[in-house]
Amino acid sequence: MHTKERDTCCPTPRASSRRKNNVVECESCGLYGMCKVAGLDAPVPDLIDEIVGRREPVAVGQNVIAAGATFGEIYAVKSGSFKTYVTMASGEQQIIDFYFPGELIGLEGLSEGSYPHTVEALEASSVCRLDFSKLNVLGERLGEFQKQLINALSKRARQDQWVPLLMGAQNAEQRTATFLLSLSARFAEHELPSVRFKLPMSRHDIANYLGLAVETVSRMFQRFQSMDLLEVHGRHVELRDIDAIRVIAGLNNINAT
Amino acid sequence: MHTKERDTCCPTPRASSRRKNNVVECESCGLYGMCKVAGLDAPVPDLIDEIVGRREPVAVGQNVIAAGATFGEIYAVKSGSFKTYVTMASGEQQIIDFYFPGELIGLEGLSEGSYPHTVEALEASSVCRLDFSKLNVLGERLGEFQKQLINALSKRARQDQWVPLLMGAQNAEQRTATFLLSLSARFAEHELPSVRFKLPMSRHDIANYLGLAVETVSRMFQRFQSMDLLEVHGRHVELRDIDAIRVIAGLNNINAT
DNA sequence: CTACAGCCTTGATGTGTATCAATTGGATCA
DNA sequence: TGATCCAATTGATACACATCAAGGCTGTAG
Repeated sequence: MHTKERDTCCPTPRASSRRKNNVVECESCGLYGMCKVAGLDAPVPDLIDEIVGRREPVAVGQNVIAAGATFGEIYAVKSGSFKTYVTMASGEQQIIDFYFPGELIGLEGLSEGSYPHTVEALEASSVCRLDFSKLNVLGERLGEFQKQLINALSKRARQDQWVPLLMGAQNAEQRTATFLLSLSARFAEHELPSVRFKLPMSRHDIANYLGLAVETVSRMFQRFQSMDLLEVHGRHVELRDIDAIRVIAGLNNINAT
Repeated sequence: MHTKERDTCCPTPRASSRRKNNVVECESCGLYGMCKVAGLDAPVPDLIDEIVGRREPVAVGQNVIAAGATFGEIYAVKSGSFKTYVTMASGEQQIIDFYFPGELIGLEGLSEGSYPHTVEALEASSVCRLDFSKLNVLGERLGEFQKQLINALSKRARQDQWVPLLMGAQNAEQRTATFLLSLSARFAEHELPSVRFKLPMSRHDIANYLGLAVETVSRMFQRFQSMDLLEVHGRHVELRDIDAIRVIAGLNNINAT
């Protein structure tokens, strides 16, 4: 199964310069196909260097992407690792995901034109950078259909960012609040009623999705109602104080889709 | 903000035939761009009907997609709603996500060639279907670069499916097990050591990501070690019994990425 | 309109995990 | 090599939520 594992573990060899193991070869990199297409397979044509930065080093704690920055590049992790996070209203950071060699960072920024979260190196790492603005991919070089497909995929990737926020919610109250907000936001995105709507799923389904007990979901709804944040009649719901719900969810400042 | 909300709530009008509200117009549909490109904007050319099924009705509880089925189509929710789930080793279903009008279903199947989870209607709904096999999108009509980009995006969408599994995990033990497995799987995907590796992130980061306390993460690692499933020395980890860990995680039969 | 059935709510108790507190261990740097 | 500091472990207590149990409501079908 794991025949030729290079292992950096345990007695670290004391080489003079820090030796980085666990580097993905180009063949195993998420950017490989694109690099190859761009003609970057073998001896490097100079013009390619304008588009793909190769193996740029990143120091521990350094940010490759800052949340909110304008989209322009995607990165492939060559070695090392990264975490991505958003900063909550409380100032705490909520980790969204981790990234490892061969994986791509930054795709979430494609649809909206800005990166939704910050990307920080967990250790001394290196990345390859693919410059979208210079490639002008979404412009002339991409057919309309493909453009739409890519947009749809990118949007989905961003939409999924709600889920880690749900995970990060420590208590049932926060989770339920976040759930309601995510529903509302998704409805609004397609111009459906987003303040007063009918929950299509059962309490059982909600509980399953949120990792809570059915009874707890019910109690949270009741609690919100008693706080005048919400009006619930069975599956009919009206958000009466969205801002307050956002505060409870802890994402007052977060611009999650 | 929400100017022209049509509302289906509360005193439901007793029309003879069930009136379905909350139908997205084509303009607001996730498939819109693609339909438009395909020439489906106005009066429908017959040949288009081969590719796009329009407003096909789906009954409550009916499956639009079965987990594991061969990828061939994507669907846009026209009205109604859906849930997606995987069936766990225990036979219980773990809900991955919900889908609402205007959103696209099935994109996750693009990269691997099969759908990772089952899609079931929560109510009487309707969908538009876009037939990929007939469009042959990934074949001749798509440039190599775009193909790679779409693949990367689709892969990412699928990778995110780990997260709901983490959410669904009721207790800290399951979450930690699932976390370790997801790391291992992601390493393996790029031919990095996946049995014995170094955790690049702190316990603090792991706890934040899993929605647990640092101490709990530590205790879980210790517990696994005492069960001989794991060997931990600080950030160095070796999975000694992956199958057993899968059992604990509850996804013995799941083929998550 | 009435009756049934499943869904949802409400209450009481136990357990898993957060929290608080203190110690140990490991990595970094002089 | 040794000192320092932060990370990780380990233990004790409190609380939030799961679980068990029962009753009320809503929607559906006859």
